[in-house]
Amino acid sequence: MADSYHHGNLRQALIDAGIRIINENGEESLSLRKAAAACNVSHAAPYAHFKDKDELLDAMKKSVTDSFTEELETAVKDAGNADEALIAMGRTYVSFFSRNPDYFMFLFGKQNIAAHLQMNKENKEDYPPFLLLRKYYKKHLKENGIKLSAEEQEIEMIKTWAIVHGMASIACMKGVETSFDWNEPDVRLIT
Amino acid sequence: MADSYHHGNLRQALIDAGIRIINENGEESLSLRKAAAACNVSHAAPYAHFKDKDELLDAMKKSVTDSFTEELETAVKDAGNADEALIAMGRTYVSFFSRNPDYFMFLFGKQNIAAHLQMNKENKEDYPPFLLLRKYYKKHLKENGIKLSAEEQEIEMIKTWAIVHGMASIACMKGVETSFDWNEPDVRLIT
DNA sequence: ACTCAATCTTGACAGTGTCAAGTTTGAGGT
DNA sequence: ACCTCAAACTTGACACTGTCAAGATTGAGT
Repeated sequence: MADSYHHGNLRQALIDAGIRIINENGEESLSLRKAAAACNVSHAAPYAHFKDKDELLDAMKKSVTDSFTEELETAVKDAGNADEALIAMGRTYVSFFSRNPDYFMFLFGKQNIAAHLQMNKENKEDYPPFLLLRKYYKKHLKENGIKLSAEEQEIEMIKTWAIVHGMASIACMKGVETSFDWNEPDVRLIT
Repeated sequence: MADSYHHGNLRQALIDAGIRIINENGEESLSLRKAAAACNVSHAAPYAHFKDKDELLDAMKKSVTDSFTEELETAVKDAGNADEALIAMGRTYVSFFSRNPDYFMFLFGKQNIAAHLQMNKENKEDYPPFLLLRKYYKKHLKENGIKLSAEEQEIEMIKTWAIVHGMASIACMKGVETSFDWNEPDVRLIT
């Protein structure tokens, strides 16, 4: 580095470096100091941008969640109707974490998940993937003329999420060889 | 401790101390040195019984899994038929981790899960909770006169597991207030 | 009583997160 | 052009971590 001091965009660089590190050697191997070194800055430099290691971790999680949400949205775009959209979402959900098992552990494997997901009903900014599910689930109800109470809707949605999330979880468990292929009619069972 | 050296049962004491620590302050706060100190033993003493910190962690996981399996077996004992048994298992599964959210993260939240679950088909000693599921799922098929191929059975079982595991996962996410109460007919949907 | 392997202690090492204090930088006001 | 000053970064320190090597203690078996 010719110019010490400045870097210009250290915050984002640390996030990217952090994600790269957990991608290559797992979450366990990530340290603030390594991330800092990867950006050619001193070991305490991150503290200008993050209060904590946890705060960097949260920013990384947000970044990964954004990628995840993007994939879900792409998958949903080509669907002809809500049912197809839901199926596509489920497939993408499991597929994403089958391809990136480290991300699953990273996103859901530590404490403080509730804060990350921001699932409180008061909180306007909900967990984006769940917002997507909610949107297409409601569409599915309308398209198929199904009437449910608000509570029933919430319960059914959570169940839908549970099976897909559980599938992803199990797919990740089994390691790399996760060609977990549920066929079409089975997926329909989700809704 | 009057007598230095010996302790007699340090291995188990470390496991218990470790579990107690993650129960009180979360997994993050567990260190070999603290566990050793809790047993009134020097910081390197654990290395007489465990090669690694990971090896202690694995022993702890096995211990927690044993408690978990016990609860499942108790729940299943009072069931009149296989269907009831499966429902009871699902309830207990979610309930156990709702009551002990730290255990969920501890058991499933880190890497190396495949090794811990021992889910390889070659491995005779399968993951005990899944063995239970397999047993009662087959009973359920027989009692209800349902015929499925071996593959179909496996897929359906994994799905059953997925929704329950996913429920537990989500219940843990939402924090402590997890009175996640699915009613009877909904649970039936699992099988 | 002697031996020896298992068990435990002591001391050291590199790596970690974090903080306090000092240094450099560039933007904005004069 | 100069000064100011807050933000960004460095340096140095601290307590804590996992791990290892070397030595001390023990009890069971000969």
